Amino acid sequence: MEYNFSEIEKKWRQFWADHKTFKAEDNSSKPKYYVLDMFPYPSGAGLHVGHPLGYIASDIYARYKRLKGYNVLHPMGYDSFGLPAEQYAIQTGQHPAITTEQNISRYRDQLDKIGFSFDWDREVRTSDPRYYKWTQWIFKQIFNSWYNLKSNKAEDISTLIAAFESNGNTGIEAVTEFTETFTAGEWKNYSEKTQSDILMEYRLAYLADSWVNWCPALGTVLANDEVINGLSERGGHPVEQKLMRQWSMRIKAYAERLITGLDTIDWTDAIKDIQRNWIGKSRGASVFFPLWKACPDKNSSGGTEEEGSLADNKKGGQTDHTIEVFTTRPDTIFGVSFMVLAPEHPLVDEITTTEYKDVVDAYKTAASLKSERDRQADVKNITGQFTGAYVLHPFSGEKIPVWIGDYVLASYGTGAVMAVPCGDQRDWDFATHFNIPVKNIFENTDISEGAYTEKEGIIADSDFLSGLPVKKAMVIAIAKIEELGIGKGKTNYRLRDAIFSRQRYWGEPFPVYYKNDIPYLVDDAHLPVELPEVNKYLPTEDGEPPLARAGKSAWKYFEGDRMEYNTMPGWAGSSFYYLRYMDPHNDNEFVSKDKADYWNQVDLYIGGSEHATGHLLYSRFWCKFLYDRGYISFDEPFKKLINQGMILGRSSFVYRVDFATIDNDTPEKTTFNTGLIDFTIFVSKEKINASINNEIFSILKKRDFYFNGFTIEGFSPIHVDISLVDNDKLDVEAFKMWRSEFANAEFILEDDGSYTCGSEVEKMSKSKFNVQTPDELVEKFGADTLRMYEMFLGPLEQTKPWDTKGINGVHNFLRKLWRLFYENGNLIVTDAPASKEALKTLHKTIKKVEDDLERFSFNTNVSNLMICVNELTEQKCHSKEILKQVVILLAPYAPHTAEELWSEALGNRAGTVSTAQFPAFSPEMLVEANTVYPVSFNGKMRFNAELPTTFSAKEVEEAVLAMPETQKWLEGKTPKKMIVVPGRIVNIVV
RNA sequence: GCGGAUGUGGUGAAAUUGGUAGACACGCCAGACUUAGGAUCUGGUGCCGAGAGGUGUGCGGGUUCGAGUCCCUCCAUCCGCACCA
Repeated sequence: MEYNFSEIEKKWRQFWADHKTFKAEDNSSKPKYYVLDMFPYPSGAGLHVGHPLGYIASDIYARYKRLKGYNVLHPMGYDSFGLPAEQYAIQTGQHPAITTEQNISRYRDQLDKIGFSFDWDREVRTSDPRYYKWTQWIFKQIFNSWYNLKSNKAEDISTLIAAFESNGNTGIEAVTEFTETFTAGEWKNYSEKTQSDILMEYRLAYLADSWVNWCPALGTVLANDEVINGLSERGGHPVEQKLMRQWSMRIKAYAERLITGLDTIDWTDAIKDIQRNWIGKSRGASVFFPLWKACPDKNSSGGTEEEGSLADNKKGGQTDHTIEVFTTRPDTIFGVSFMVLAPEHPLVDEITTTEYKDVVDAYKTAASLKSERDRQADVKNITGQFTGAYVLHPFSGEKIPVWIGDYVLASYGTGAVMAVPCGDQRDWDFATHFNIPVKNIFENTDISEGAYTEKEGIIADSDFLSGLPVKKAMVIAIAKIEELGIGKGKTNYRLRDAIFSRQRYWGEPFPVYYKNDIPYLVDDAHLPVELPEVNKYLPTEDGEPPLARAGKSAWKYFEGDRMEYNTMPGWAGSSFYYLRYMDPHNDNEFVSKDKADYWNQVDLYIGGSEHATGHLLYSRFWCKFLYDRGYISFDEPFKKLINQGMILGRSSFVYRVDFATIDNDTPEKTTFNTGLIDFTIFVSKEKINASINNEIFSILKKRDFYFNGFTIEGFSPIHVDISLVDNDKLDVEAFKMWRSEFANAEFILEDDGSYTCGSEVEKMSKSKFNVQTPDELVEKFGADTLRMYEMFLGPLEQTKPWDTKGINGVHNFLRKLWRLFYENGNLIVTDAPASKEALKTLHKTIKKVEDDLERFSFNTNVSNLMICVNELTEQKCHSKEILKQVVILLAPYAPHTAEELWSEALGNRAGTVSTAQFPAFSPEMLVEANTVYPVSFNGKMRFNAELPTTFSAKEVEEAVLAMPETQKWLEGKTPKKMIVVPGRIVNIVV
């Protein structure tokens, strides 16, 4: 029998499907193991070779665990709500559900061809109403919860309402921005609307006016993790800040637990650090600075009034007439020489004096017109404006000028900073730029060229802090601040609440309706609230989201004055899918408690690191919430996480000749390509630096184009589809046909008549025409070769460029393996007992394969199998006893080939190798009579000495010293010292 | 600026606790075989050197009998965050 991989693979895929070989049992006496991949968004481009990398690794591990006797849950599904299907719908009118369905079936075809051992009976799709019913249901639970700081967990909102009814909100410690107090009596007398508004301040899913990242091009808000350098992650459109009424998730309530939880899970430090950084915990103090003037508006006499003393000002009231700042350096409080507020700070208008009103307004307007990107790009430009107002230093009583400046962010801390130019570079720059006097409070430091930003040294000139080291001064400053009641120690987080609404069509509708402007939840009995049909997928003319186009009758369920028009963000459905896989067909619960307890945490999760601050953080948040509310019994979803590296593509370029007109009046050049010359000229890469002007001129002449008033401007690289390029040589005719505008292009070729393309390693993308799909490789070499090759490429976590150069090596390995079983099509497996050598090879391999799998070293395992087959080939081993075990070792990597050999060559007709038992390693098989010792002199290895394994260190020493080679290397000298590590090495110091 | 990762032949890479650097593969060179196949087999292949030998894991230093591995300084590349007070 020949190694006919395409028939073998087809046959076994069918077998697995027919026999449901990989079905996971919810009840089993076996230990459980849950291996999960990040489910894909089914894009129109299909899978490229980068997608399966992680899937292959997890599949190998899942198959290995089955062989090791585990009950393995290894599911797959689709994150099928998302922007591209909606954009396509806007352009073509085709319903996103149809596009999505088509893309999913393409993905499924591609996935199937690679031979994954998924339990497809558990497939989920986030856009399926039977799935998003539970997304909506979880939203309801979050809406109906508040965060109790006393129990440090989320609790049902009814416990809060009960407390309000008996005691008002005094004594409540909750995560909220709400600062007013009310009594039980007041609560009961509030209108339903007021009660609803107050509860909204406590709910973990809430509606609020918040500054959001608004992307006009996409017509929707974006979460912080969807904005990169001020541009949208998808499409790269500009993003601006806008105040909008939006649904948010109070993820800040979990900030601390999201940090501490990281210590309980096995993720790389890189990802943990990204999350810690994103949450951005900083310790410090909030301090209240009293305003110098009570209220300038009420006192038009401006600066003529007497300066109040600190004590007098304090009497004026801490709430109305103070500005709160957050600082991580309370030890530097005596170095404060001015204060800066964010331009959007709510007190700015109130404190600005009449004299400065116009300039402050002008500054505010200028700041508000800047996009997020401009503001970030403008970092080096120092801008700011004095407001005319002063605060008083809470300790010294000194007058401190109040400025506004856009280096202070409204959304971080209190939106106000106490500026300490001697200890903070930004404050120093600001002070220097505006000539504000700088006070130095650090002993023996020079701040003439910049701030002293080290968190060490001795504080000077600072009243009760003078002479103290920085770290001690921090503690004492906070204590004193708290003692005087002018502030308190505080922990601040950079993490912001997550905006949860999107102005899109293709997402989960909210289970929410409005009546008299009060939001109400749709009853569980009416879930899911299904997406209504709309005539267009665009926002309405007055800027409402697309769902506002749906009339009352378009909704299968409608209540109140209107339904919620927003839909949920992409991360909603992906935040609990790992739980749904445990119980995917349950109509009564999102997952039954029994099944959630049984399958428990995901033991191994594999996916890209690009989800570090999005999906992985949100999933942890929801998991902790569901844990708090008692639906599951673990509060971290993913026990071990591996981030597979990205596979980059190799793009190819052709080089277009660009021309320019020369305008005699102005020296500027204008590039044109097709305007005056209706054909394009491409230059082969190797010719770019040669003198080719004559060649170009003769082409122009040939085409009857007379060249005057133009010059050759340069050469632009243009991406060309990699399927038209072989080994950097362009198929010129295919290229002309590829894009019609190049049909009559001209080419300047190499001397040998070929066209050489340039190349670059970049991310794979449709627009770069460098996408390598797995399909053609499966076709050419088979899925087993592809699987092994992707693993052989290098460590899983590493980013690596795709290159098919080595794929033959892996393919040849499988053929070589085949030849251990068949010679010229005849079965040559024997029942003869295995040789000692063969047993040694086998057991060496068992140990290595197992060890390497346990540490997820998939690449080295391919070599282990290669070495095994090389050795067995050399030994001419065709023993069934050995080969049977080898096939099991191979099965996770090359499952189709393994199945075929198992059933046909080894005669296990009825069974499948997928449920075989992983071979046991016997150390005694590796015991040798002799050990080879490398002998080194001064650490340099000189020769090998074969000595009996049973020799003690002393015996080894004596035997080595007696060897002629030793005498040669000693050159007559006496060894100073001899190190013998039994079984390993001998080193002689001369 | 802060945080993280990486740096080894012509190429992808290996070396798990400090113990023969370059396993395994690609490529290349030489040869064999042949019903010319992306076949198979044999030998070689870090660099310098005819050889003995020397030298070699980004640079420089240190610890050690012994360092790719541990420590210090620096350099380069990639990733994440960034007027975060």
